[in-house]
Amino acid sequence: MINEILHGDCLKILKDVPDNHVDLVYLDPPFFSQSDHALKSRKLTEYKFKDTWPSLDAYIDYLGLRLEEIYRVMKRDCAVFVHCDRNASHRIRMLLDQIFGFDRFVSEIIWTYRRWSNSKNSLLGSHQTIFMYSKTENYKFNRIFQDYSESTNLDQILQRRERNQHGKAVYAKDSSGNVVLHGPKKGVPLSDTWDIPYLNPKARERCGYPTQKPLLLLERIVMLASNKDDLILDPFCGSGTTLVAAKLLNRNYIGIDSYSEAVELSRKRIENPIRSDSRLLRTGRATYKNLPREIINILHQLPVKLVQRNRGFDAIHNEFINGKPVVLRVQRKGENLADAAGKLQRAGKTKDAALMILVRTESEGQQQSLFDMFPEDVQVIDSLEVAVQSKMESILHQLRR
Amino acid sequence: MINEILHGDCLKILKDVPDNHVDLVYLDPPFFSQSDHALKSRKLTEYKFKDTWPSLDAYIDYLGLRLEEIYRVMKRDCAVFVHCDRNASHRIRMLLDQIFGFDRFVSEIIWTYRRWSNSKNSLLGSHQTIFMYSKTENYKFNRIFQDYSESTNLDQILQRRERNQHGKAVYAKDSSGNVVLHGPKKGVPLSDTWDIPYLNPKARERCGYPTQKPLLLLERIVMLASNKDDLILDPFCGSGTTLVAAKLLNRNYIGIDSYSEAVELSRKRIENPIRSDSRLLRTGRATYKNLPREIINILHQLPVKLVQRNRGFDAIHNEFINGKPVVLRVQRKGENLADAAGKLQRAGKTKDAALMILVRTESEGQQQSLFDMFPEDVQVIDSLEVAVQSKMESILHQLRR
DNA sequence: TATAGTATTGAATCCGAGC
DNA sequence: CGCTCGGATTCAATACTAT
Repeated sequence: MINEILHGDCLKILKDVPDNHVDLVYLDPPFFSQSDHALKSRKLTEYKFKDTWPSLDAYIDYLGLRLEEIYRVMKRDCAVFVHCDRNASHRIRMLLDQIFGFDRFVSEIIWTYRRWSNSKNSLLGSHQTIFMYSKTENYKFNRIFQDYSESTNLDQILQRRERNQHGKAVYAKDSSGNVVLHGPKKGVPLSDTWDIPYLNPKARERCGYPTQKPLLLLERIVMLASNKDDLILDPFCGSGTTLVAAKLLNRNYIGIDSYSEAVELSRKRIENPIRSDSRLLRTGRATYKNLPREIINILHQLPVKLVQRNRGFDAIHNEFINGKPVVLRVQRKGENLADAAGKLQRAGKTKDAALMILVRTESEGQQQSLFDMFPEDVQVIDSLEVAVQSKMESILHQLRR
Repeated sequence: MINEILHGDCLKILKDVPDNHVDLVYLDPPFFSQSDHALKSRKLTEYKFKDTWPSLDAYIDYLGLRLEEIYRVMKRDCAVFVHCDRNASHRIRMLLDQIFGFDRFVSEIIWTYRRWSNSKNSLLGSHQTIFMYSKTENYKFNRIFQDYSESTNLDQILQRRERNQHGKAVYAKDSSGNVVLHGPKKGVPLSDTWDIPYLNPKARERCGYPTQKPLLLLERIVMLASNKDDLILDPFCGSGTTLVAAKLLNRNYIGIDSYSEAVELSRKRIENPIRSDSRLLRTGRATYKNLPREIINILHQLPVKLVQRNRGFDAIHNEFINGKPVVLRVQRKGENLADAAGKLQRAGKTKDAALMILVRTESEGQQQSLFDMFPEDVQVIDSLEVAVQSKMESILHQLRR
């Protein structure tokens, strides 16, 4: 039994799998959300599954039986990743403590993401939990490194450290007093909180299955705890993301699901795996911040919301005038004031702005006449720096006389 | 019993607190780390506490007894925040389910941070969990908003949506085909994962207590679930961060700790609370924007050196005029402009300043006449915010006519 | 081809109607 | 008064389109 996707209850199907057989298990069972899930879309097939239970205990019993079977088929160096959310994570971890042992707990992974909503009486839930347990003390684990934090002083990291005669850690110096460098650095070990974007409604990766997980999440798990040609089991495979990750990373897989539509879908996806090429994933969140630091600093003075994705204006004031927005733009370094005003005005018009404010950051001397050419709804305000500069110049001017 | 820090086991001390008495509880009990904590430092006092237990069950029993007492003293609209880490979070939540009820669960808050380490065979643990439970269905909750994601099309968010004849959501247009806007936006509701920097070893906020929590974390909790003059209880107060947060935000507090050193330390911190002004905290995700905008932020706009210890002016410009300094002062909140000018002038005279600049931060309407009374070497410049405000007002004025 | 700007969509949540 | 159900609202992040 290898590279197959099977239809049925995993409890039953796993009985046919021998002991100590698989190298990695990931499971994403129903979360005890006490509601049924369906994705309404205009696609031909509509996928759904039930997640309603007589009681929490019934749910835990259901899951416990299957986890025992999973434990049995795991090899000695196999790890399991159990995906859950806040509804029942504590109960699931109790189960894992029972079946695997308290000391076989390895990590509690937090998957965080941003999403839409309008919660009122509580915080906006935006994480899910993945428990990693191992069958024995020795389990497969490939170290993955991530980038240093932006606030890290990288050139210090590159210096080797040693202890001086008082046992204090100091930067190593060679005989001539120069700092000694380490070799190249790999980055920092992967954290247990993973900020991975939620699969958004427009993603091409989306296949119509309600609780589909991002491929990147599964790829990370597969890389972390398995090697090439290993056998990966997903007993609640749903849309088959785990299997796609396994295939793309040259692992073998067994997928099981009790919904025949899910099995069909997984088989289709395995044939033609789509990896979404999202800009957010490719370049990271930071590249969306296209406003230069100085401009952000100026705008942070004001009660405004920054707008990163519009070329014409940089911010919208928190207060509206008669239901119409007040938009602002900060003059760029080297940018002509009239150009800036023109861009601002064009963009502001499309939003029907009540007022457009251009913050002048460069003193241009005699160019006051240009102001006459400005559309009257664009108002120019000097930045503090320009205002101070002009005061200083006028004092100098007086002194020269 | 109010605004006190008491020494002893909270189980015993809480017996003296009446039923339904406190408005908010935060507790940060030992985490069941099975090790003793001390912070080795060159400070005079070395703080330590034990976190070793005969068994997990013994730990849970210990905590359970105290949580029951806490439940009793909570008002009906009170919420509790229980801080724990991966060692025992699931068992603690089981306790909370028992004592408060499964349905009184409100949020699982994940505090993430970055830290140093070289984890070998697992992910680098970099989060802790805070469970929020309420005593009844109706509990205090103040909505806090955070910035939109960088990848959001903010100017699109401002547009109103409606359904067309096919039931499809589309952007609303008025009769002339222009988009219709919503009112101003506040941002998105605060997420349940909080990225708050760990108190780094060099932070001035650090007081030597091993598991000290960042003030920002506690301030957020206090703001979220209590109001002015409320009574906040921390039965494991440790270094007293909760109490400091309570005091800074004008709440009352009761702190309890079974280590007399901790009680002493808390009392000292309450007398002289230090808020760390780390750059990361200041420029980090903008929940801070609601706080009064600091004078430092304004001055950071300018090529000046800050002067921390002079009553009359706040900064000296990097450029001098004819060998004489240019000094600056920013008007304080609620400070009369003429007073500010007077102080600035007196201080500026002693330095033989070439120019004194007063940055006005409050629009005072008709008080322009006062300018005449100013010494002529004091020049008033409007802060950006004041300038923008006055433009907006003049537009409103025109509209009213 | 690259990018700025517009069109779309879905799951969580709240809220009000109906019973 | 408690329940369910449907509708409205929310925003993150894509696809698409025009330049």
